[in-house]
Amino acid sequence: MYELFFRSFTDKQIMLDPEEVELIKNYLTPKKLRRKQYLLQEGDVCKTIAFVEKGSLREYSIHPGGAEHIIQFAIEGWTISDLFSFLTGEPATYNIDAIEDSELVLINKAAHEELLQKLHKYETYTRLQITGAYLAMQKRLNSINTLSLEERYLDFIRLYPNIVQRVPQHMIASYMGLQPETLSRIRRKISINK
Amino acid sequence: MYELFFRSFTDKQIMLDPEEVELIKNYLTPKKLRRKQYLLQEGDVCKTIAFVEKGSLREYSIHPGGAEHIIQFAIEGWTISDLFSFLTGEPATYNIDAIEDSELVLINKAAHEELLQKLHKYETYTRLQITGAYLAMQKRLNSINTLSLEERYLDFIRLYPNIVQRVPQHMIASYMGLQPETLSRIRRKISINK
DNA sequence: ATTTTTTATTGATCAGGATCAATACTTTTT
DNA sequence: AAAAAGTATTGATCCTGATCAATAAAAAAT
Repeated sequence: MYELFFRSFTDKQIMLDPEEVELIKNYLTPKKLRRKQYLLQEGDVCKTIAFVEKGSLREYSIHPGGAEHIIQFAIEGWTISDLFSFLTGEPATYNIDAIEDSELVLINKAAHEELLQKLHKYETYTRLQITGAYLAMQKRLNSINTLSLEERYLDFIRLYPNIVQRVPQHMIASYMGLQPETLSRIRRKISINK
Repeated sequence: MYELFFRSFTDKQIMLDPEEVELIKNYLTPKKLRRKQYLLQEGDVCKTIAFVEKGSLREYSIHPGGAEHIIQFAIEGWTISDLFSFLTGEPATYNIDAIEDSELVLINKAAHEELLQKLHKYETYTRLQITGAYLAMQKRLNSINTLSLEERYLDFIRLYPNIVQRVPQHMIASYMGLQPETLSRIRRKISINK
């Protein structure tokens, strides 16, 4: 249990002793989500950070008018949360729901804070985690500014081939800030050029 | 000396003993930059994280064709670096230069790593720092997806009134991913509606 | 002081992506 | 098995922001 979660420590060169693994396990809660089920709804306070052991989720905001804008996907090995709401206790501005049936590992705020205090390695883990997320987002922002839509889509499928396979196309359009029709046309153009 | 830098610890509720302040000071290097002078050029390895005590800088990428895209500004109290290059040692993909004459506090990589090791509070500081940067960028990305250009500009001047005052308008356009002409027209529209 | 560089505005035209609409196809649900 | 919901494609038209061009004004450099 929690295999991928603990592997994500090793991946960051953080080696945990068996006792440390046991300590952390006391703070974790497993959770299963059915497809389309919410983990978080806008307006509620985000109580947990979720690590994905299996399945896929999306985090999105809803614009007045009803349009959805996906800010992040998460598949196996990724972490998802409305971090601002989690840290401040303010109502969430994002929704999170499952795209596929999913299995999560949850850490609530009290657990997070205690682990930060008790276990230096957990703070290092958290720091590296957020640093990676920051760098990925910076790259994304830079792509938006500098690349054509076609290049951005090719970049996306190169970076996240697993997401492309498992997530409906209109959600990828939403992630890229496009209408589904536009992404469809970009794909057509790419397939012709091959 | 280093006033704002140490104040940024206090602001994050990290209280340093006098000895800790002295310890950290040993790892810092002051640096002055003239307007338009580079702190970092694309292709070089980013050797430092820079904290701005005075002045203003910008970080930007150059698109084939010569167009510049500003990814970040930094004024007093902010930190700027090509973090990916700094952490990995790979050549920088961004340029950083001074918009105004500036005074910086530099931390090089060896210093950064030693401080992370020696001083738990420094790791906490770093974690909070990057978390704040992540949240700000997430908000920016969400604005790009959900707001009109007019709303985004109004948001910008609300969030960063100091930057608007001190930085040329075409750089703000670049930061927003717009042509200078377009931002000029948005401003005209806003001034008429008042 | 005056030349040069940088910055901001406005106009005309163009192009890329949005919007509206229709259809076909696939997957879920019952 | 049938109905419903969700998904993807294509066409026609519109609109926003880019591009090209000219000018004016301000700030820096000499």
